Amino acid sequence: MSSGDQASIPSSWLSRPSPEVAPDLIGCTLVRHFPEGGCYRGLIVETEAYGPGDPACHAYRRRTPRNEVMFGPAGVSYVYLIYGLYHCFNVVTDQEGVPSAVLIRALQLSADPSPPSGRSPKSALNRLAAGPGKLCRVFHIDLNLKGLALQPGNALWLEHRSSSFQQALDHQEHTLLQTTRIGLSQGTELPWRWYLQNSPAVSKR
DNA sequence: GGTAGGATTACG
DNA sequence: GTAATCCTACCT
Repeated sequence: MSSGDQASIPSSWLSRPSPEVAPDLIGCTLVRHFPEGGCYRGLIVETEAYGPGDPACHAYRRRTPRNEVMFGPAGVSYVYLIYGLYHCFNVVTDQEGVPSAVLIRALQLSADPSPPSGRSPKSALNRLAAGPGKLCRVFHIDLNLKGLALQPGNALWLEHRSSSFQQALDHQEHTLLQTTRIGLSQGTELPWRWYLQNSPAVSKR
């Protein structure tokens, strides 16, 4: 089965606790659709979960204008600006009223037309979306896309794993690794980061 | 109205 | 190691 014709992920599939959704999103595809008709795709290879009772979660203290969408229904985008320079993209998860999201930390990109043989831009391509700020820069994700429903027809949506990816997982040709999260000052002990072992696009090992 | 700090990145 | 850069939350 070719990739690119997978079913889109419905909000019901995302209405679970973020530590359950985060590993399940590895191997799924993030699709960015532009009004002009262009389309980018990236394989999700690294995620982190944030949720209630989690001191690293933006909604840990109270409900504010910034974290408002985290309290809403699953399947909506939560985008924020970090260090005044970069944006980070999250998928809101769990039931309405439960502040919860999965941070997409890295995408593995594939060249759209086959790259000309004799040259290897492979390495640069693999690092282009290797990090939460970098993938937002490549996919042109900013605060304008905050609060957006992730469904086909909109600027962003998600697609399920291809059957070949799922089989590779089942046959242990792919392995998901679980670690603590990156870049935090609180909640550092929670093992809520997952990534695809051996993916060249993971931000850090 | 003022300000400390951040779920990052690139460069030395 | 550290600068870049600005929104947000929290304080007065």
